[in-house]
Amino acid sequence: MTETAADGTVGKALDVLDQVAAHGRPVRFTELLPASAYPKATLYRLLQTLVHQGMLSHDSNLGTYAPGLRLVRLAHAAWSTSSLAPIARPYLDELSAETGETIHLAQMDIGQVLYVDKRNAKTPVEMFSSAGKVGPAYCTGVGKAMLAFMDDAAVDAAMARQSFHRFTPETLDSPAKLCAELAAIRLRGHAFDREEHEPGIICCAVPILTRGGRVVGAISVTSTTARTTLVALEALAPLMKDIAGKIAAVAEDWRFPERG
Amino acid sequence: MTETAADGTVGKALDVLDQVAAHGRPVRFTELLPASAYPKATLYRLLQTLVHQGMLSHDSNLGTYAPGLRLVRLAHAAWSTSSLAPIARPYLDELSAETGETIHLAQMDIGQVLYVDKRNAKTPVEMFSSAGKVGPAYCTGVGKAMLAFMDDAAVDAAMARQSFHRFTPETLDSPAKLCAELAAIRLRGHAFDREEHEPGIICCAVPILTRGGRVVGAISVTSTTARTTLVALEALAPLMKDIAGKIAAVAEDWRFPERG
DNA sequence: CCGTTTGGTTTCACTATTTGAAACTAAATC
DNA sequence: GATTTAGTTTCAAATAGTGAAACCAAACGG
Repeated sequence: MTETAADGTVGKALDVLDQVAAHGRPVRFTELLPASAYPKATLYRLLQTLVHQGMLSHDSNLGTYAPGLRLVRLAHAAWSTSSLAPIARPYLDELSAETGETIHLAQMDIGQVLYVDKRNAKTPVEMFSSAGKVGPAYCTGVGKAMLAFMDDAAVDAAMARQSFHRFTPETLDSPAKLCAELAAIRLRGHAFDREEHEPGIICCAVPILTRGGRVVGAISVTSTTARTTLVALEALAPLMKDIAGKIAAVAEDWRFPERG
Repeated sequence: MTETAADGTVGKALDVLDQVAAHGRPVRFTELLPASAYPKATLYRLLQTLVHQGMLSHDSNLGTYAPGLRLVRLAHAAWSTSSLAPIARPYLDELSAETGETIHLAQMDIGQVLYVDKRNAKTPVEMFSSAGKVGPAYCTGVGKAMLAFMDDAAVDAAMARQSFHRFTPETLDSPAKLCAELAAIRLRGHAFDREEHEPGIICCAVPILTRGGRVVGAISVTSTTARTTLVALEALAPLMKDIAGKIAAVAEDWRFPERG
C-alpha cells in the first residue's frame, strides 16, 4: 500500500507524518503500529521526534497524535511561494465576479488534484476546507483538463495512480474511457465534469498552459444540475480560457520560466 | 540565531525546510549555505531528500528551492484536525455577521501567534493569506489576550521568544511593560491593540478558555482608527466573550478534554 | 580563447545515529 | 490478584549520516 521509496530516516519520519495526517483525526499509537512498516520501537521514536519538532502534537492524556501547527505555518510559505494562488488571485476574483459561480484553482500533485484556491458565490469564506484539499484526477474537471495537456510520460505516471473508483454512474471507470475523453478535451480545449464525481454536480474546466504548452494548473466553474446545464457552463469557456491565459502569462514570468 | 535543538537527521532536515520557507521566495543553494549550520555536502543531501519527498520543489533550470505542495496537503490535515478553526467556524460567522468587522481566530504556537482563521467584511475569500500566517505575541490583541491567561511557565517561555521590536510609537517594547499590561488584561478579561503593531489599526481580543482555565486560542475584532474607536470596539467585548465561551465549550468536548 | 573563479555534485573512509528484539512498566481488564 | 493490553526503555549490532576534499561544469575575465 505504501509505495513511498523511503530514503533515509527523514523519509520514514515523513511517511509516519503522512499516516497520521491520513487518518483525519487524532490517532493512538496502537492504531498506527499495524499500518506502519516500522517496528514498535522505531515508530515510537519517529513519533517522538515529530512531536518534539512540532510536526505532530501529542495529547498526553488521550495518548493521541495529530498533525501539528508547525505544518500550517510551513504550508503558508508553500502556498504563497509555490502555488499559483497568489498570482491567480485577481483573475479568479474577476472570474468570480463575472460568473457568480463556484470557482476552483487546482494544480497537479503526484497524480492527484490539489485545490489551491476557491471562490464561493454564496458563503463568505471557506478557507482550507478547500485550499489544501486533494481530489481524484480522473473524475474531476480540473483533473481531466490538466491530464489532457500533460506529456505522455506524466500522464502514464498519473494514470497509474488513479483508483478509477466509480463514484457515480457517470464516472469514467477505466483508463481506456479516460484516454478517449482526454483526446476529446484536447480537441475542444476544455473539460467537463458530467456528474462524474458527485451526482448533481457539474463543471467546466480549462487548463492553464505556459507558452511552451506546459500545464501549470487548471481553473473550473462548478454548479449544480438544478441551477444550470453543461451547455450554459460551456458558454463560459471562452472567458475562462481568457482568464487562464492571463494567469499563465503572469505565472510564466513570475514562477515558471520556460526552459531556454 | 538557530535555537532549534536539532534531534537527529529529521530535526536537521526540518530545520532546513524552515530555512527555505523563511525566505518567502525560491532560494538557491548558495544563499542557504552560509545561513545553514551544516556543511555543504550535508546541506546538499538534506535538500535532495526533501525534494525527493515533495516537501521542497526544485527548479532545475534556476537552481532554486521552494516549499513543496506536499506541505499544503499535510497542512490541510493539520488545520482541519488540530486547529480550532473547523469547530469555531459557525461562531466566527456569527460574530462576523453581528459586527461586520474583520475577525481573527488565533492560537499560540511556540511563543508566536498563529492565525488559523479569518473573516473579512469586504473581500470574499483570502485563504492562507491569513490562515497559517504568524505574528508577534507581544503586540497583537490576540497574542496579549492569550499570554494574559497562560500559566507562568508558558508565559516565561513565550516572553523569551519575543523580539520587543518597536513597530510603532505605541508598541510595548519591554517585558516589564508587557507584564503590567497582562495584569490589566487579566482583570478586564479582554485585550486591546492600541496601534501597537500597525499605525491606525486597533483591535479588541478575548481569550478562548476551557472550563479549567486553559488557553486554547483567542478571537479578535479589528478595525481602523479612521472608522471606529477603542471604546466602540470594547462595546463588542461581551458579545465576543459569549462567542469565545461557546467555542470553548464545543472545543473542550471535542478536542481539548481537561485532564481528569 | 584559455585560465580562473564560482556554484553545484560526488566520493569515501569514519563514526555517530538508528535499529529492533526483547525486556520492562503501568494501567486497564478479567 | 492474575492477566492482558498499551506504551516506554535498553543495548549491542548494523546502518545510515557525515563532511573534508576532490571533482565537474558553466560562467567569467583577461
